[in-house]
Amino acid sequence: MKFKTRTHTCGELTQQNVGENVVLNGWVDRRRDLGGVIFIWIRDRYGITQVIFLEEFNKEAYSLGKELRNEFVISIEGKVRKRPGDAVNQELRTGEIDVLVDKLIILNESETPPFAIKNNIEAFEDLRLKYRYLDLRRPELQKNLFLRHSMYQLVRKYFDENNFIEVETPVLMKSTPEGARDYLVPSRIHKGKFYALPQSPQTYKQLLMISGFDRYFQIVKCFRDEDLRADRQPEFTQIDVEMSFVDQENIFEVVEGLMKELFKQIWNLELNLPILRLNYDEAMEKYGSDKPDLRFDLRLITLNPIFTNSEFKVFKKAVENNNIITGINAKGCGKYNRSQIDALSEFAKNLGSKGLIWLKVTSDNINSPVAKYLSGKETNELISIFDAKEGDLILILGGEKEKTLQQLGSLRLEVAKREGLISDNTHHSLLWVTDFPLFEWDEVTKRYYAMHHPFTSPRVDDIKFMDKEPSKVKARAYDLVLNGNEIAGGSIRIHNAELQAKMFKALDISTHEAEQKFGFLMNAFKYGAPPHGGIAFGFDRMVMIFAGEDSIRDTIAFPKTASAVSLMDNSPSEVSEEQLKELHIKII
RNA sequence: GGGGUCGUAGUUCAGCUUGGUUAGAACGCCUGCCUGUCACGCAGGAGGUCGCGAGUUCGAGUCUCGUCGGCCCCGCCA
Repeated sequence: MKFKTRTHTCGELTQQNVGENVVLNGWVDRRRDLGGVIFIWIRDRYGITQVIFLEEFNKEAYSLGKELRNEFVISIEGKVRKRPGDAVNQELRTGEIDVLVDKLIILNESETPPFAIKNNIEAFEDLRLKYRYLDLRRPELQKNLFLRHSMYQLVRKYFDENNFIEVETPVLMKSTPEGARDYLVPSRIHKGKFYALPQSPQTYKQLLMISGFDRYFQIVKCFRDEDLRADRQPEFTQIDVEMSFVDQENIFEVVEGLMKELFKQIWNLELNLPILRLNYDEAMEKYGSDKPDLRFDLRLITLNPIFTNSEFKVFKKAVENNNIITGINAKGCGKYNRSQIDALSEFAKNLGSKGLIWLKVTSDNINSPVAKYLSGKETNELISIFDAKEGDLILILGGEKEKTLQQLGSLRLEVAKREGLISDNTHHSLLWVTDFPLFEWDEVTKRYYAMHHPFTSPRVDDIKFMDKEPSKVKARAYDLVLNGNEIAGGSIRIHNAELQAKMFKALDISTHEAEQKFGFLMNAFKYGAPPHGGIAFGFDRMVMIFAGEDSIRDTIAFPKTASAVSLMDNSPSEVSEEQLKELHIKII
């Protein structure tokens, strides 16, 4: 089909162009047929321009214009005219003008789309995902993908300017099932053997340090076969960074520079450096989370000292069992009625807590189901430690330390949500959480696991605890947290074969097993491995936050559903007998 | 693996508590009229496997059980 190349996009014509003959290409966004005159909005990625078909001006174009429907692809030729004064549309960048059409070519027709191509969409996400190519026509999603693109460019530019080299690492690699489940790829040539898709290029980037590349980064797809969430996809993009001859401070400096640049370029905000730091123990105790959202205060306070000699059985027992009693003061929530408080209790219960204790602070005392069990002294101390005023609501949980802190941490977020404590979206909270535990005890398998990964270096002073008291050992590991989301995590690595062996031993990984799984890395350590460390950013999650979205699916072109399915192309799907046979695979 | 929630017209929903007439609304779609609309307006019209399968019942969109799918959360995510 013959049509002229556009002279302008649909987002650029202004008063300056009045009188010009122009050609526009795009999609029909909306039509308003008044009889005798037809207004069409024509849309492309740059914007929307109103074009007009006038019966008395050009009968042929007008009758063809009658045929137009939403999402038809068209090319028009016509003259730019200034709109009458009262017909200017302030909402459109091109709202001062319209184009009187002299020639229309319908490049392609379209069926009525299953949902309206517009912002503030009403359709459910499953429908949108099935027709993702239509969903992606919506300006909202286009904006997100353009933002994502800008962020790629800023990241690449930043690391390039700071002397980092981008190196691609293999997508088909060895399966090392420490941590997340691997996606496996069967080998045709080697019967019964499998590649794995990388959960992260961790081992490769460490090998690149041993090779002497010194400063590496990569924007890279990673794969984890675990259950999904609003902020978790089975394949996702990571900004992977590794540096040699560094300690934690050097890595922080590089990352803080990047964040400053992103804040400036994306949000036009001046980020004050250095970024606030909290160690893991503090973060847990004060906020009940290893990724606290500090856009609002609402701190947890440990109450054990108040209740050391309590008559109240629940508290007495908690203190005796070495459990924690922790609480928050939900300012002004004393107004909550019974059902609102029940909802909070239910929320805590669903997290696994035994029971939420609440106390409404009244003008002269407290109103609570447990009031009668508390001594006057305890009540007064509570009110004083929380600086509680009339109309406040104190919420308390007791139980096993780590879990209880986490539960109250979730409750803290819930209260913030209900009370609208995060309303100012120009105020962001960025912080480092440092000194994570090196190990994590697993109740089911009764052994320690690496909280981060087995190449994470312990704090030098803590190495002595590795044999006898592993739970005491802190790691040289850190997370970067933005508005309550973990956006990056990293560590200083072990670069010494002896310490690495000690680590494997603590993790109950035998020499043979370590050799089997990580022999290539261990071997490399023998040939002059420099001290090194790094960090990896969850890029999709960062784009999500910078875009102000609640789901990373809105920042990924073709995402999968919560059950890891692509509704558009129906993957995963069955394959033919021949394919399976070639791969030596039998479905059971 | 577990919990919650949703599934009715192309779309978003109401109807379900308390089973009973022809399953409604808005938007969208189709036809006609309309020369300054921009959520165009006006008149008319079409459009339903009430996710699927059993069961209870004289009768099921509505009650029960199962199942499938979406979303959120817990577990999981070195």
